Amino acid sequence: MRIGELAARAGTTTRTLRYYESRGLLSARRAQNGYRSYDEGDLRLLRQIRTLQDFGFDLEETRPFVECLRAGHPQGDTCPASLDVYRRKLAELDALIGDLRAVRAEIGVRLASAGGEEPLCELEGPKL
Amino acid sequence: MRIGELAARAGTTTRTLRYYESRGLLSARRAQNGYRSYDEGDLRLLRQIRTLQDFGFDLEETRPFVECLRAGHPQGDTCPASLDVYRRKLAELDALIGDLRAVRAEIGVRLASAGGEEPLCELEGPKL
DNA sequence: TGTTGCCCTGACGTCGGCGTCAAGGACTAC
DNA sequence: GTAGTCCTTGACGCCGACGTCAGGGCAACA
Repeated sequence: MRIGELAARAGTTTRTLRYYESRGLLSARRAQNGYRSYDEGDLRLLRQIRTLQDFGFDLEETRPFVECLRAGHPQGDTCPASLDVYRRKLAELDALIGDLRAVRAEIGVRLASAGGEEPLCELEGPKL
Repeated sequence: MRIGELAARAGTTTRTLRYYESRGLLSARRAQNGYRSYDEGDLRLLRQIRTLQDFGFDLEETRPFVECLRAGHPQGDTCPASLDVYRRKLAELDALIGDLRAVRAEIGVRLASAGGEEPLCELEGPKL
């Protein structure tokens, strides 16, 4: 399949695929006319990348998963390097969520003491 | 006081102060030699901005607080526009935290089913 | 008088993940 | 043959909040 079809099937753009290729994440064979040519395996790689991106992984963090798939594993997350990324991400997320909850609490306090008319559990915005 | 002292007292840089000025958030009188001149009120404005930035507010979101202080209010968050920003931020944070918790849960599941040796409550990284 | 240390403006660089445009080649349908 | 759609590479644009550099002025002290 050509780049346009692959992009469409993965719900992304040709620009994105060329960008991934420039980053060394996705490679392509070439047809005689110079067009990139992909197969179902490439689609699986691409879907792995996109899923992780949707989770908030940056591109570099997806690399171990891609290499794991390229190495022939049926899942990208069965290799040790991928599991390490998962674990680091969990720690990152826990820290981030903790920070955000602290900020949320602080803003709640400030809102209550400054505007003080809405209870803290009122999260749907002002009643207006 | 001059820009270097103000920056030091607020724990930031002169570049940052000039940037805020370019965005219309912080104004400065000028001495005869052209140097920017600030007073304690400017320090309070700047600290208000920095506190909100630390909370994750973007610069535009700090504007109502700054204008509230400029209008003579002792606190930047007592004006209606500031309270609106607080409320929007709470909603944003709740949504974001919810998303992050969902991602965290999903990664936890994937880690458990792929590498399955660490219990879900193990958040301190691999035992090695 | 020279040296240091602050200040000035203007402008380009940074980061990530692409969007968008330009100029052209390839292929299909009619 | 020509219109239309796909593909190619290369390169600049974007966002936010500044960092960093260039080239120069002002002030104080030895």
